[in-house]
Amino acid sequence: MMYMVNFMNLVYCYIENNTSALDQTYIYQFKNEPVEIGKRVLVNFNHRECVAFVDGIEWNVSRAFPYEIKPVLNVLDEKPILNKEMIDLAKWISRTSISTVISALQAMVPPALKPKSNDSRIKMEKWVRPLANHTKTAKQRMLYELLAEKKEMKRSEWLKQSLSRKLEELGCVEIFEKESRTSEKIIEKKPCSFVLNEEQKYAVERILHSPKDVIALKGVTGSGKTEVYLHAAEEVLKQGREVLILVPEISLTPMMVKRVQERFGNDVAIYHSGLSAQQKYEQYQSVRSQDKCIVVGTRSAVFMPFSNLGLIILDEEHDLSYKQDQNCRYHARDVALHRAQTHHARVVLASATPSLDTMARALKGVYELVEIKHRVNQSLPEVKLIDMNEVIRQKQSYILSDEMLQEMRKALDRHHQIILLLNRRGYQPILRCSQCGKVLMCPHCDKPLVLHKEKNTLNCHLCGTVLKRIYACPQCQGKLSGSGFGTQMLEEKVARLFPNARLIRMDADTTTRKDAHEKLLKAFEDHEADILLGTQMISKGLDFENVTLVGILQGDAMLARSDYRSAELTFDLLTQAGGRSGRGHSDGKVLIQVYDKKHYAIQCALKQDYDSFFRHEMQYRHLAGYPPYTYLCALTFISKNEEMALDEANHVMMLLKEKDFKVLGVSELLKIQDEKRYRICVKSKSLELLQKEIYDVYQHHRTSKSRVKLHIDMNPLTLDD
DNA sequence: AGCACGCCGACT
DNA sequence: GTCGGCGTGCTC
Repeated sequence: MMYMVNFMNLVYCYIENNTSALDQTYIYQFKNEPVEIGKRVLVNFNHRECVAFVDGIEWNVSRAFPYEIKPVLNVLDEKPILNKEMIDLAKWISRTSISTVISALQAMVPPALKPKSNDSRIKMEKWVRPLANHTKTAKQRMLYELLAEKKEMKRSEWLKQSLSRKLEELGCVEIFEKESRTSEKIIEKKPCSFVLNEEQKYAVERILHSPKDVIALKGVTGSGKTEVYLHAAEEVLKQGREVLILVPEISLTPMMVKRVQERFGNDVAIYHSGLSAQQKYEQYQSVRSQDKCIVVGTRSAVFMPFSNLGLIILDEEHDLSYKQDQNCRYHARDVALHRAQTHHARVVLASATPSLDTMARALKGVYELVEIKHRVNQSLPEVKLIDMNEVIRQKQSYILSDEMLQEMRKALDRHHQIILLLNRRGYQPILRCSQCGKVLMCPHCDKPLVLHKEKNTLNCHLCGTVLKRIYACPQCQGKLSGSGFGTQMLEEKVARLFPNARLIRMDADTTTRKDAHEKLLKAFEDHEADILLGTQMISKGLDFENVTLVGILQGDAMLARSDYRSAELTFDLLTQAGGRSGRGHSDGKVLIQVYDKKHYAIQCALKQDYDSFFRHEMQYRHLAGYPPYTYLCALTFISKNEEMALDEANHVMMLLKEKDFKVLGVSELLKIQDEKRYRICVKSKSLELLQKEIYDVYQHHRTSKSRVKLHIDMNPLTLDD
């Protein structure tokens, strides 16, 4: 059966349904509707109404199709919401990170414009403007002229004038709707009073004038990198170009926001996950309308609608949160580099502990390497290891060693503050039956249940299952005994040992509410607590004047993971945390409790010696054939049917081996939510080749009828999940 | 992903 | 006889 189209316009669009099977354009027809590329349209798709994104238009077509061409029902946007640069960027992301085009588009658009969130529609407010002068009295005319002079007024303001209602009745004014904008307070710009030292001056000069477009800025914590950013930004803004500053997690760096706002006042837009949909939308529009020319934001801010971007700065460039780990797995660093190319903008990749990829490229000469070696005001804190094997031999506590306790007591006596870092939440991570020796597991996953004492529950940290606490082994009724400890037990222990110290615990369980993050940090900053204890989330970007002791418990726990990056992650964590101590006046101290004190990641962190760690780690990566010497791609096959998942993994592995790729696997992963998972990992020297071939695998899989789910992670940051 | 269509069991 | 279970297939 053929279907004829006569003298109609065709639109090619992506359906807003993030499924790989639907990752293609679908054709609809329209006549006079104002359809444009970059707008969204409403269409009938498979018996229901769907929002679709317009990617292409063909005018005045007469042709036969093997299927019916349905009409466009409605055009949803007055103006295109994405321009050509952004649409091309979405396709580039889809190709290079192997995700659906629609998921890339969704990642770029502020949430208020996404179809699912119809609850968070854009707020409108009423305005008035002059229409015709039908005034009858002098007082009425005066009011009309006032409005004519202002051109338009918010209706709420207008109605405060006497006679305004009368003028509306007389048909003198027109009431219309406008997108509402929260009025912001005026922030005074402070002229720069900060004098840069020689190292900082050199860094600014290279950022602005290096023949290379990308600068790897390696500066120890506390070396005044922010001041370098601000100076470089100022120059770029003077040229009439825009600046983007990306930070790992804004709620953890209020300092950065504060300093940029102090310098650039109301030219600054802020964009992070803590904003409401409406706030995000307003910030987005203010950049599009070129009201704001400098943006400070987290990962998704890399998609702000700039028109003439001159400089992108990635602060803490090595941070894992720059890579999205769901849906569309893009890396903000890659997107930043790509956008910089289209805008002919410069990029600064800044960190105290650059990622091996960035450092390797800098040393190869692809990027220019600029180093800041000196802390501005203070010296580095004293870092000391505590050997827990020795501690246990001496029958001290396996949670907090005597030396740690002593230092804590000293700091508290001097009214200084303490940060304790333990990267494990809950009370006890493992419960074992004292009779049969079995570990209590999640019923849906291959993962031990974690005891949470606060609500007396057993939680699975993989799938989120929460069960009521039990005390006896479900198989043999033997008594359950716990081992190990998490933040909850640490909190209990510290509270018992230091009954007068005020405590704040920060982990995923105490920060579920919105703004809980900021509130807890603010409280600690205001010295409402003496000790801050928590997981990873307290290790980054914190800047507390009064903290003189940082204690890291189980500092080498990460090394036990079977991941090729575990040494790098351990080194980063310990080095970054070390930089948190002694930022103010007093000398800082960092104590790290470890079992494996000889490991190079720990030894190098102890000496704050990045270069030596880099050489060591690069050697290992070279021998094992891991990044940055190769590119990786992880393919995970997921199904409740074990056999089907394994078969498919084996099949794809054979295909890729025939194409001369090195393929690791098939490795069996933990079960999550009753679904079995198998993984293969592909290595290649050429990123382009890898992307192309994996994209083919993806295209083949998505058009096949396979029931097995396939997750593809290009350049995975970790292989152990 | 959803939604329709289709082919089987256990109900008024 | 029909209501509804979820396996399979398709979506311009």
